[in-house]
Amino acid sequence: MPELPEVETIRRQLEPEVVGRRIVGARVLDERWSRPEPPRTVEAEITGRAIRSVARRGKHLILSLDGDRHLVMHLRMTGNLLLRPADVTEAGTADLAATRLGMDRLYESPPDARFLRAAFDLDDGSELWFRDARRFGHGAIFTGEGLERYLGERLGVEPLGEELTPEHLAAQAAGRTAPLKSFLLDQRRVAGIGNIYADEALHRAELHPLSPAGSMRAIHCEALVEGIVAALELGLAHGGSSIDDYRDSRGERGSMQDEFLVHTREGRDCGRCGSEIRRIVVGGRSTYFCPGCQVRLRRRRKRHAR
DNA sequence: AGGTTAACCCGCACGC
DNA sequence: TGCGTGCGGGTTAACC
Repeated sequence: MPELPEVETIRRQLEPEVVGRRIVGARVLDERWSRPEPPRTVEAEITGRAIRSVARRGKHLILSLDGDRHLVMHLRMTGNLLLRPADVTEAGTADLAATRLGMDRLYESPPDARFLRAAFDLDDGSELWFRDARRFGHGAIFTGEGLERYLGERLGVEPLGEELTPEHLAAQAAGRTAPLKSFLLDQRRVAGIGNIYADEALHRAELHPLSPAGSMRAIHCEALVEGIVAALELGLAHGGSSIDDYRDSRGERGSMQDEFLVHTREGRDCGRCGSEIRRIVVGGRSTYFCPGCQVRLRRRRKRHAR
Protein backbone atom coordinates (compact mmCIF):
# COMPACT_ATOMS: atom_id res chain seq x y z
CA MET A 1 0.00 0.00 0.00
CA PRO A 2 1.23 3.51 -0.61
CA GLU A 3 2.66 4.77 2.65
CA LEU A 4 5.31 7.42 3.16
CA PRO A 5 8.15 5.66 1.27
CA GLU A 6 5.91 4.86 -1.68
CA VAL A 7 4.49 8.39 -1.94
CA GLU A 8 7.92 9.93 -1.48
CA THR A 9 9.31 7.68 -4.23
CA ILE A 10 6.65 9.01 -6.58
CA ARG A 11 7.30 12.59 -5.45
CA ARG A 12 11.00 12.32 -6.17
CA GLN A 13 10.32 10.90 -9.62
CA LEU A 14 7.74 13.52 -10.54
CA GLU A 15 9.54 16.59 -9.26
CA PRO A 16 12.18 16.94 -11.97
CA GLU A 17 9.70 15.97 -14.69
CA VAL A 18 6.73 18.21 -13.95
CA VAL A 19 7.95 21.31 -12.09
CA GLY A 20 7.72 24.23 -14.49
CA ARG A 21 5.25 22.41 -16.77
CA ARG A 22 1.82 23.89 -17.35
CA ILE A 23 -1.35 21.86 -17.01
CA VAL A 24 -3.16 22.41 -20.30
CA GLY A 25 -5.98 19.94 -19.75
CA ALA A 26 -7.61 18.23 -16.78
CA ARG A 27 -10.16 15.42 -16.77
CA VAL A 28 -11.76 14.13 -13.61
CA LEU A 29 -13.45 11.00 -14.93
CA ASP A 30 -14.91 9.71 -11.68
CA GLU A 31 -17.02 12.07 -9.63
CA ARG A 32 -16.08 10.17 -6.49
CA TRP A 33 -12.47 11.15 -6.99
CA SER A 34 -13.05 14.82 -6.22
CA ARG A 35 -16.13 14.51 -4.02
CA PRO A 36 -17.69 16.65 -2.65
CA GLU A 37 -16.25 19.08 -5.22
CA PRO A 38 -17.77 18.55 -8.69
CA PRO A 39 -15.28 17.30 -11.31
CA ARG A 40 -15.83 20.34 -13.55
CA THR A 41 -14.93 22.69 -10.71
CA VAL A 42 -11.64 20.92 -10.03
CA GLU A 43 -10.83 20.78 -13.73
CA ALA A 44 -11.46 24.51 -14.10
CA GLU A 45 -9.35 25.35 -11.06
CA ILE A 46 -6.38 23.39 -12.39
CA THR A 47 -6.40 24.02 -16.10
CA GLY A 48 -3.94 26.58 -17.37
CA ARG A 49 -1.80 26.73 -14.26
CA ALA A 50 1.91 25.93 -14.07
CA ILE A 51 3.29 23.47 -11.54
CA ARG A 52 5.51 25.21 -9.01
CA SER A 53 6.43 22.30 -6.76
CA VAL A 54 5.75 18.67 -5.90
CA ALA A 55 5.57 18.12 -2.15
CA ARG A 56 4.51 15.41 0.26
CA ARG A 57 2.93 15.53 3.71
CA GLY A 58 2.32 12.15 5.31
CA LYS A 59 0.81 10.06 2.52
CA HIS A 60 -0.54 13.10 0.66
CA LEU A 61 1.07 14.27 -2.56
CA ILE A 62 0.75 17.99 -3.24
CA LEU A 63 1.10 19.69 -6.63
CA SER A 64 1.39 23.40 -5.94
CA LEU A 65 0.28 25.52 -8.86
CA ASP A 66 0.37 29.14 -9.95
CA GLY A 67 -2.09 31.46 -8.31
CA ASP A 68 -2.00 29.83 -4.87
CA ARG A 69 -3.75 26.64 -5.92
CA HIS A 70 -2.69 23.29 -4.47
CA LEU A 71 -3.82 19.92 -5.80
CA VAL A 72 -3.71 17.39 -2.97
CA MET A 73 -3.93 13.73 -3.93
CA HIS A 74 -4.16 10.62 -1.79
CA LEU A 75 -3.66 7.15 -3.26
CA ARG A 76 -5.28 5.33 -0.33
CA MET A 77 -4.85 1.60 -0.96
CA THR A 78 -4.83 0.85 -4.64
CA GLY A 79 -4.15 4.18 -6.30
CA ASN A 80 -1.36 4.68 -8.83
CA LEU A 81 -0.03 8.00 -10.05
CA LEU A 82 1.61 7.45 -13.42
CA LEU A 83 3.54 9.89 -15.54
CA ARG A 84 2.93 9.01 -19.13
CA PRO A 85 5.81 10.40 -21.20
CA ALA A 86 5.14 12.66 -24.16
CA ASP A 87 6.08 10.10 -26.82
CA VAL A 88 3.40 7.56 -25.90
CA THR A 89 0.39 9.82 -26.34
CA GLU A 90 -0.18 8.41 -29.82
CA ALA A 91 -2.01 5.11 -29.44
CA GLY A 92 0.25 3.36 -31.93
CA THR A 93 3.39 3.88 -29.91
CA ALA A 94 1.92 2.87 -26.57
CA ASP A 95 3.02 -0.76 -26.73
CA LEU A 96 6.57 0.17 -27.62
CA ALA A 97 6.84 2.67 -24.82
CA ALA A 98 5.23 0.34 -22.33
CA THR A 99 7.75 -2.35 -23.16
CA ARG A 100 10.64 0.06 -22.90
CA LEU A 101 9.55 1.31 -19.52
CA GLY A 102 8.40 -2.03 -18.13
CA MET A 103 4.86 -0.88 -17.67
CA ASP A 104 3.21 -4.05 -18.95
CA ARG A 105 -0.54 -3.50 -18.90
CA LEU A 106 -0.55 -0.12 -17.21
CA TYR A 107 -0.72 1.89 -20.40
CA GLU A 108 -3.70 0.70 -22.32
CA SER A 109 -5.04 3.05 -24.94
CA PRO A 110 -6.54 6.03 -23.13
CA PRO A 111 -10.28 5.80 -23.92
CA ASP A 112 -10.80 2.42 -22.25
CA ALA A 113 -7.91 2.34 -19.81
CA ARG A 114 -9.21 0.52 -16.81
CA PHE A 115 -9.63 2.35 -13.52
CA LEU A 116 -8.56 5.74 -14.82
CA ARG A 117 -10.07 8.29 -12.41
CA ALA A 118 -8.34 11.51 -13.41
CA ALA A 119 -5.87 12.64 -16.05
CA PHE A 120 -3.84 15.82 -16.44
CA ASP A 121 -2.26 16.92 -19.70
CA LEU A 122 1.01 18.81 -19.42
CA ASP A 123 2.31 21.33 -21.94
CA ASP A 124 5.11 19.05 -23.17
CA GLY A 125 2.64 16.34 -24.19
CA SER A 126 3.13 14.18 -21.13
CA GLU A 127 0.18 13.10 -19.00
CA LEU A 128 -0.30 12.44 -15.33
CA TRP A 129 -2.72 9.56 -14.70
CA PHE A 130 -4.47 8.73 -11.47
CA ARG A 131 -5.53 5.08 -11.67
CA ASP A 132 -7.38 3.38 -8.84
CA ALA A 133 -9.14 0.02 -8.90
CA ARG A 134 -11.07 0.47 -5.67
CA ARG A 135 -11.96 4.14 -5.95
CA PHE A 136 -10.74 5.07 -2.48
CA GLY A 137 -8.19 7.51 -3.86
CA HIS A 138 -8.99 11.19 -3.75
CA GLY A 139 -8.01 14.57 -5.11
CA ALA A 140 -8.89 18.07 -3.91
CA ILE A 141 -7.91 21.62 -4.70
CA PHE A 142 -7.04 24.16 -2.00
CA THR A 143 -5.63 27.64 -1.52
CA GLY A 144 -2.51 27.83 0.62
CA GLU A 145 -4.54 28.75 3.66
CA GLY A 146 -7.02 25.95 3.10
CA LEU A 147 -4.19 23.51 2.52
CA GLU A 148 -2.54 24.35 5.83
CA ARG A 149 -5.79 23.91 7.68
CA TYR A 150 -6.65 20.64 5.91
CA LEU A 151 -3.28 19.04 6.55
CA GLY A 152 -2.83 20.60 9.95
CA GLU A 153 -5.93 19.07 11.42
CA ARG A 154 -5.14 15.61 10.04
CA LEU A 155 -1.42 15.13 10.30
CA GLY A 156 1.20 14.97 13.03
CA VAL A 157 4.94 15.37 12.58
CA GLU A 158 6.93 14.12 9.61
CA PRO A 159 8.88 11.07 10.77
CA LEU A 160 11.92 11.82 8.59
CA GLY A 161 12.19 15.43 9.67
CA GLU A 162 13.71 17.00 12.76
CA GLU A 163 10.45 17.00 14.69
CA LEU A 164 10.22 13.30 15.45
CA THR A 165 12.21 13.05 18.64
CA PRO A 166 11.86 10.47 21.44
CA GLU A 167 10.55 13.28 23.63
CA HIS A 168 7.89 14.21 21.11
CA LEU A 169 6.85 10.60 20.74
CA ALA A 170 6.66 10.24 24.52
CA ALA A 171 4.46 13.33 24.76
CA GLN A 172 2.13 11.99 22.06
CA ALA A 173 1.90 8.60 23.73
CA ALA A 174 1.53 9.84 27.30
CA GLY A 175 -1.54 8.46 29.01
CA ARG A 176 -2.74 6.54 25.97
CA THR A 177 -4.03 3.04 26.39
CA ALA A 178 -4.47 2.28 22.69
CA PRO A 179 -2.10 -0.44 21.42
CA LEU A 180 1.19 0.73 19.94
CA LYS A 181 0.12 -0.60 16.55
CA SER A 182 -2.98 1.62 16.53
CA PHE A 183 -0.95 4.54 17.84
CA LEU A 184 1.49 4.29 14.93
CA LEU A 185 -1.34 4.15 12.41
CA ASP A 186 -2.87 7.35 13.81
CA GLN A 187 -1.81 9.99 11.29
CA ARG A 188 -2.38 12.79 13.82
CA ARG A 189 0.51 11.49 15.93
CA VAL A 190 3.12 10.72 13.30
CA ALA A 191 2.26 11.17 9.63
CA GLY A 192 2.87 8.64 6.89
CA ILE A 193 3.14 5.30 8.68
CA GLY A 194 0.79 2.56 7.44
CA ASN A 195 0.27 -1.09 8.16
CA ILE A 196 3.53 -2.27 6.62
CA TYR A 197 5.96 0.16 8.22
CA ALA A 198 4.17 0.07 11.58
CA ASP A 199 4.90 -3.66 11.84
CA GLU A 200 8.48 -3.21 10.66
CA ALA A 201 9.16 -0.30 13.02
CA LEU A 202 7.79 -2.17 16.05
CA HIS A 203 9.91 -5.21 15.28
CA ARG A 204 13.03 -3.09 14.95
CA ALA A 205 12.20 -1.42 18.27
CA GLU A 206 11.54 -4.82 19.87
CA LEU A 207 8.14 -3.60 21.02
CA HIS A 208 4.96 -5.66 21.12
CA PRO A 209 2.15 -4.26 18.94
CA LEU A 210 -0.38 -4.72 21.74
CA SER A 211 1.55 -2.78 24.36
CA PRO A 212 -0.35 0.34 25.42
CA ALA A 213 1.24 3.39 23.79
CA GLY A 214 1.50 5.10 27.17
CA SER A 215 3.51 2.23 28.62
CA MET A 216 6.68 3.27 26.84
CA ARG A 217 9.58 4.60 28.86
CA ALA A 218 12.24 6.89 27.42
CA ILE A 219 14.36 3.98 26.21
CA HIS A 220 11.41 2.54 24.30
CA CYS A 221 10.60 5.88 22.71
CA GLU A 222 14.18 6.14 21.53
CA ALA A 223 14.05 2.65 20.10
CA LEU A 224 10.73 3.34 18.38
CA VAL A 225 11.95 6.54 16.75
CA GLU A 226 14.97 4.64 15.48
CA GLY A 227 12.76 1.80 14.31
CA ILE A 228 10.39 4.12 12.46
CA VAL A 229 13.21 5.98 10.74
CA ALA A 230 15.11 2.82 9.81
CA ALA A 231 12.01 1.08 8.42
CA LEU A 232 10.94 4.10 6.35
CA GLU A 233 14.42 4.78 5.02
CA LEU A 234 14.91 1.18 3.98
CA GLY A 235 11.56 1.39 2.20
CA LEU A 236 12.72 4.52 0.41
CA ALA A 237 16.02 2.91 -0.56
CA HIS A 238 14.08 0.07 -2.19
CA GLY A 239 11.60 2.24 -4.04
CA GLY A 240 8.73 1.22 -1.77
CA SER A 241 6.83 -2.03 -1.27
CA SER A 242 4.82 -3.67 -4.07
CA ILE A 243 2.80 -6.44 -2.44
CA ASP A 244 0.19 -6.17 -5.15
CA ASP A 245 -1.05 -2.80 -6.41
CA TYR A 246 1.69 -0.30 -5.72
CA ARG A 247 3.63 1.00 -8.71
CA ASP A 248 5.87 4.05 -8.96
CA SER A 249 5.26 6.89 -11.43
CA ARG A 250 6.92 4.85 -14.17
CA GLY A 251 4.73 1.83 -13.49
CA GLU A 252 7.52 -0.13 -11.88
CA ARG A 253 7.40 -2.19 -8.72
CA GLY A 254 9.36 -1.43 -5.58
CA SER A 255 11.41 -4.16 -3.90
CA MET A 256 10.91 -3.43 -0.22
CA GLN A 257 8.59 -6.43 0.09
CA ASP A 258 11.72 -8.61 -0.22
CA GLU A 259 13.22 -6.90 2.82
CA PHE A 260 10.37 -7.30 5.29
CA LEU A 261 11.43 -8.48 8.73
CA VAL A 262 7.95 -9.49 9.86
CA HIS A 263 5.19 -8.08 7.65
CA THR A 264 3.42 -10.88 5.71
CA ARG A 265 5.93 -13.38 7.16
CA GLU A 266 3.61 -15.38 9.38
CA GLY A 267 5.07 -18.79 10.26
CA ARG A 268 8.59 -17.91 9.21
CA ASP A 269 11.52 -17.52 11.57
CA CYS A 270 12.44 -14.20 13.10
CA GLY A 271 15.85 -13.15 11.79
CA ARG A 272 16.80 -11.83 15.19
CA CYS A 273 15.78 -14.55 17.64
CA GLY A 274 14.55 -17.45 15.54
CA SER A 275 11.05 -17.56 16.98
CA GLU A 276 8.11 -18.10 14.70
CA ILE A 277 6.51 -14.89 13.44
CA ARG A 278 2.85 -14.61 14.27
CA ARG A 279 -0.10 -12.79 12.78
CA ILE A 280 -2.77 -11.23 14.95
CA VAL A 281 -5.44 -8.63 14.31
CA VAL A 282 -5.06 -5.29 16.08
CA GLY A 283 -7.60 -2.57 15.51
CA GLY A 284 -8.93 -4.56 12.58
CA ARG A 285 -5.52 -4.63 10.88
CA SER A 286 -3.36 -7.65 10.14
CA THR A 287 -0.38 -7.34 12.43
CA TYR A 288 2.80 -9.38 12.15
CA PHE A 289 5.31 -9.60 14.98
CA CYS A 290 7.82 -11.85 16.69
CA PRO A 291 6.58 -13.14 20.06
CA GLY A 292 10.16 -14.00 21.01
CA CYS A 293 11.80 -10.61 20.90
CA GLN A 294 9.04 -8.03 20.83
CA VAL A 295 8.39 -7.45 24.50
CA ARG A 296 5.01 -6.71 25.93
CA LEU A 297 5.02 -3.74 28.25
CA ARG A 298 2.64 -3.37 31.16
CA ARG A 299 0.38 -0.44 31.55
CA ARG A 300 2.01 2.21 33.62
CA ARG A 301 0.39 3.19 36.88
CA LYS A 302 -0.93 6.68 36.91
CA ARG A 303 1.45 8.91 38.81
CA HIS A 304 0.13 10.49 41.92
CA ALA A 305 1.02 14.08 42.64
CA ARG A 306 2.53 14.60 46.04
C1' DA B 1 -13.03 11.76 25.26
C1' DG B 2 -10.33 8.16 24.06
C1' DG B 3 -10.84 3.97 21.83
C1' DT B 4 -13.02 0.70 18.85
C1' DT B 5 -15.74 -0.69 14.97
C1' DA B 6 -18.16 -0.11 10.65
C1' DA B 7 -18.45 1.75 6.26
C1' DC B 8 -16.64 2.95 2.05
C1' DC B 9 -15.08 0.00 -2.47
C1' DC B 10 -14.11 -3.85 -5.56
C1' DG B 11 -10.56 -7.18 -7.35
C1' DC B 12 -9.13 -11.33 -6.09
C1' DA B 13 -8.22 -15.59 -3.46
C1' DC B 14 -10.53 -19.34 -1.92
C1' DG B 15 -13.79 -23.12 -1.44
C1' DC B 16 -17.24 -26.00 -3.14
C1' DT C 1 -15.60 -24.28 -14.91
C1' DG C 2 -18.43 -21.29 -12.41
C1' DC C 3 -20.25 -19.06 -8.70
C1' DG C 4 -20.69 -17.29 -3.97
C1' DT C 5 -18.21 -15.58 -0.05
C1' DG C 6 -15.08 -12.97 2.43
C1' DC C 7 -10.90 -10.42 2.91
C1' DG C 8 -8.07 -6.32 2.81
C1' DG C 9 -6.81 -1.65 4.06
C1' DG C 10 -6.43 4.28 4.81
C1' DT C 11 -9.44 7.19 6.47
C1' DT C 12 -13.63 8.98 8.35
C1' DA C 13 -17.98 8.57 10.66
C1' DA C 14 -20.47 6.51 14.03
C1' DC C 15 -20.70 4.47 18.21
C1' DC C 16 -19.60 3.06 23.09
